[in-house]
Amino acid sequence: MIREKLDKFYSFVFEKELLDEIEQVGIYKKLRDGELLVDLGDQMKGVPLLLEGAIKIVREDKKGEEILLYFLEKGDTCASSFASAISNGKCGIRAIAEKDSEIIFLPKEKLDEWLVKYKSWRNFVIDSYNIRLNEMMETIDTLAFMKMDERLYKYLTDKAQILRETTLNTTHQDIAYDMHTSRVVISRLLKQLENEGKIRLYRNKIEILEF
Amino acid sequence: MIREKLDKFYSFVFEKELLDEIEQVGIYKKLRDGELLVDLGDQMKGVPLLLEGAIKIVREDKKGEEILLYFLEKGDTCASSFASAISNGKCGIRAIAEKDSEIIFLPKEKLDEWLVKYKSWRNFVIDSYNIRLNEMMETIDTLAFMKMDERLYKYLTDKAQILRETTLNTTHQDIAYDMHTSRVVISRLLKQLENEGKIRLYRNKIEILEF
DNA sequence: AGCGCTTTGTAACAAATGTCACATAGTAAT
DNA sequence: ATTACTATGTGACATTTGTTACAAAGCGCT
Repeated sequence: MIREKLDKFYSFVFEKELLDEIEQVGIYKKLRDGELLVDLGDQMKGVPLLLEGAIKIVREDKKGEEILLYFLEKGDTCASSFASAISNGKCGIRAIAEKDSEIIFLPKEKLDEWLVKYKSWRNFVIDSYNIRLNEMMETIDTLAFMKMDERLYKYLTDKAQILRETTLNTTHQDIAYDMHTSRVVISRLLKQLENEGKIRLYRNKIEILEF
Repeated sequence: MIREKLDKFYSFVFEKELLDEIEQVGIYKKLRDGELLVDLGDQMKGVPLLLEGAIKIVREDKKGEEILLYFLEKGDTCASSFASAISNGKCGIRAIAEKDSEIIFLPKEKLDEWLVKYKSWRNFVIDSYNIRLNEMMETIDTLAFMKMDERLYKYLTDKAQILRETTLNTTHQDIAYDMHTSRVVISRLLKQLENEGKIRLYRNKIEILEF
């Protein structure tokens, strides 16, 4: 069962021997929608491989203000926790399940060992870091170059793609938290997007009409 | 001479054997202030280790708009080019010397080989990625949570620290490019900082009075 | 000193975003 | 149906940031 999912997403990524090892030492865990996987300042004892679902990665500053960094999908891992695990440092982010998800938790003792043993693991780790760096750059582009209305539309379509749904169950306030702005601003711009025919608004629900 | 500098910054980081190898295959290069080291879309044939000086890493979008990501100092390497080198992908950033600098260029063929052979190399690579991820998160914090005046002051003090100078030789226009805003805005806020007694303004020069 | 060029200062205005206050609508529970 | 609560809509206004236009200052050159 676990092996099936492991094979499904990782058999083209990892050697058979590595998959065997992962099956042996990995700890399978189910996450429910909204569940907290990693919190700010946590000291990771390993890294999570995402088998199923979606995870939201959020940054928070001292004052408790939040901003969404990016989403993880199946096949992804959290590079930031890799860092934290291997160097015994603290994790600078918060990870929250965006829907019911399944992960395999890999204990940190193996992480370095596998770097030596498996070329596929080396590639995976490097790739993960690269994907994350690029994701961060995209976030920076978004913040630096785009106006709120564009950012909002990108947020909606990105989220819909990650969740594989054209209708998002969310409130204006939640979006405002993710984008680090106020509810009123979001309501205003959503209404604008609705008038442009790109979305349709309901209570607790936003339908995306145009991608 | 090269070996001296290599030893100076890296002898506590790398094993002697690795230092020997780096000395053998590494290509030493001097960069002059303002020289372009990596451009957008470059396909890296290796990674640079910074021996001396400071390098500015900049992001550019399609429209040619720029924003500063962070600075590299001696002892740093460019994680983004590591990515690009090992995966044969393109580099999403631009790297420009902020002052006269010296680097050693490591050919990409060795990068993976060393991951297997040297634990210190593995640590270095992982650390570099982590430092860079954290740097990016700080940039995101800055963009998401800070107002222009705070960002500007942070920019000035950060740059002064990197260059180890309390007086920056720069124009308002250059700052505006780095921060992706207009010259008028920068002039306005600089004047404000001067009135608050934090800096003093001259032509082509800004003295920082308070850190 | 006079000229040409770059840099800086500033006023006036425009646009984007944030804030406050309050009305209205939807939903669940009784 | 009434009540209580949450979510959304919207006007009015404040603040921040961006834009335009132009003046003034600094500096090198002759």
